[in-house]
Amino acid sequence: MTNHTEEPLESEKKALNFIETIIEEDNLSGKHSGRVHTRFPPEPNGYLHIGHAKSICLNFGTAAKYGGKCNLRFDDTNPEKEETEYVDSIMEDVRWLGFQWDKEPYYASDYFQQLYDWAVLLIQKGLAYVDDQPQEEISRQRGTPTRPGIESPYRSRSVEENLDLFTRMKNGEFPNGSRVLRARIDMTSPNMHMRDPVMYRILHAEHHRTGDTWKIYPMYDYAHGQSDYFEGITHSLCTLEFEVHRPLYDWFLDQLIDTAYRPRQIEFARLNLSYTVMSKRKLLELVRSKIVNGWDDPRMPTIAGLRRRGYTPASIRAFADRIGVAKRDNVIDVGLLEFSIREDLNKTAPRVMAVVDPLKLVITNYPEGQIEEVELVNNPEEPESGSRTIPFGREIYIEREDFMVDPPAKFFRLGPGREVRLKGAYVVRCESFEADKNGVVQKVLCTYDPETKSGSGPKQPKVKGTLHWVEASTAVTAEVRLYDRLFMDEDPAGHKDQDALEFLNPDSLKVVSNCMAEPMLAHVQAGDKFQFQRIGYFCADPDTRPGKPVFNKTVGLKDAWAKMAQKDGQ
RNA sequence: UGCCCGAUGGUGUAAUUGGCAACACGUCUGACUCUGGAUCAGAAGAGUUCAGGUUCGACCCCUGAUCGGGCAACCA
Repeated sequence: MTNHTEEPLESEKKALNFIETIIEEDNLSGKHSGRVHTRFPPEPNGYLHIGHAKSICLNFGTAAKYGGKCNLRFDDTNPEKEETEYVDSIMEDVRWLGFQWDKEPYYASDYFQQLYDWAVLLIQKGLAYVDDQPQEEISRQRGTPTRPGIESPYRSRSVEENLDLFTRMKNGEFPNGSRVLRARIDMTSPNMHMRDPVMYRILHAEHHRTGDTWKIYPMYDYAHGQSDYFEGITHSLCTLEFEVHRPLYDWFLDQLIDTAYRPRQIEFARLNLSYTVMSKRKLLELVRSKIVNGWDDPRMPTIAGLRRRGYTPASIRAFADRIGVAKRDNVIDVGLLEFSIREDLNKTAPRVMAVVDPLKLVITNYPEGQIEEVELVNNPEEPESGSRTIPFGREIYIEREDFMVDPPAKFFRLGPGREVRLKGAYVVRCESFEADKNGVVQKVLCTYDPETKSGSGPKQPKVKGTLHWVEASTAVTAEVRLYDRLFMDEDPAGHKDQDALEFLNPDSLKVVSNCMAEPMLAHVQAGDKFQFQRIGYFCADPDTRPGKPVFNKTVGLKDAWAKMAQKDGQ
């Protein structure tokens, strides 16, 4: 089913979520003879986001856990909004997350004929009728949540007339919006969805798969449950807003089938992430208005965006696992997502030397023109990853924020008279510095002690700080794109009078073009992930060209000093 | 002024057919460290929205209230 079943030990110990509880009860009662078959049913009208990832992990993961299957089904009943581009991106994203659907992808549009035949059946049973009224009138007659609706004057048409009209609707004899087919249920139902819901509307539109063969298209409510039925779905998992649709989901099935097998709709709470918007509409708006650079902008909560940002499938699966599933509304701290990717990359990402904001440091007593190779471990978390050498010399770059002219006592880095270790190399002492007329430091002058060479040196003094650095003459210039949250408000879409866009973070993207990196980074491939020592995790962007690497900051390392400094500042 | 759903530390999720609340993230200590990362050790933090009821015993069952969310596309 999927390549990523949990460790048996762990999954056995873990408490069941409410869906698993239902499944186990079903298995006990023999309801589906132990069969578990789920489906992930996206509408191909946009890119998948982290909220969908939750649903994907839930549907595929649950099926896998019980040795079942999971279908990928495109819910493509609205030709006006759906496009092949989205179908392709959705398949790519699901695969990338590490899941494999049963057989070929399914499409609700594959069932158009059967759905049509069943609609005819409903008409014959007197359970559906053609309504000639305009949309506004139908809407008015529907009533309100607190007021019952009234019946359409067309509600009691003869079966023959309904059949004739419906056939002609199908044949394209009527213009868009002129008629609909409605289920004949109960206009006084306290559940709005049961007040003679629309089953079919006339749409003279080009469908991405069926072209122009259909002039009428089924509505979600009429298509979904039956699609589940056709595919043998046992547990149809969807989000909470469909809870009130469930009676309708069951009603259609009740009228149409009499088998013992019946799919069951189960609702769970969708994912909300702090400092993030999750609706497709809002995301589309960000793309269209060019606030971000496309669906895969690394600031987007889309799967494509997270991928480009440097997130791994495993980290997203771990995240989905950690947040759990329940029915209550929830807001997950984005910090948890960040924790998940740090956890993964800490174990797997090679450590490299790169200076994001370079400040020149000259070792005045180091021989001019001399370059030596120093050895560095590739990943201390993974000893088998070995080590490499990088050049060291008289002139190097250090991080600008690692030097202070007048540092406080707790600043364990460089300042006049202070000593610090250059990771993998020597201990240096700051003798002086040069600044321009504005007081901006241009150069730090140090002396080094040749006896303190990392590992081999006879003197290994304890120093409070260790800095990362890059040798100047061999450094590779890299572009680095630093990302911060797109929104400054915890719940940007949660304000009644203000649009989410009012909370945009003006500094969500900072491009730094003169970063200095160790030589090997000239040859990275898009998607390569690294830990820039002491800074954070970075991922080579597709914009990378030979010798001209471009990196996206995936997430920063935890920074105890920054936290301390921030606290003192407050 | 209707119907449906929900309510457990800061956040999220548990507590398996009622036995005085667990785990993860976060927070705070301390140890270790040639990444102020990681790791390790420890701590604080909820008495389960409220009020009744059933029971020897209630997060769990019942009643009522409060609060929060959803529902009036020819969207999904």
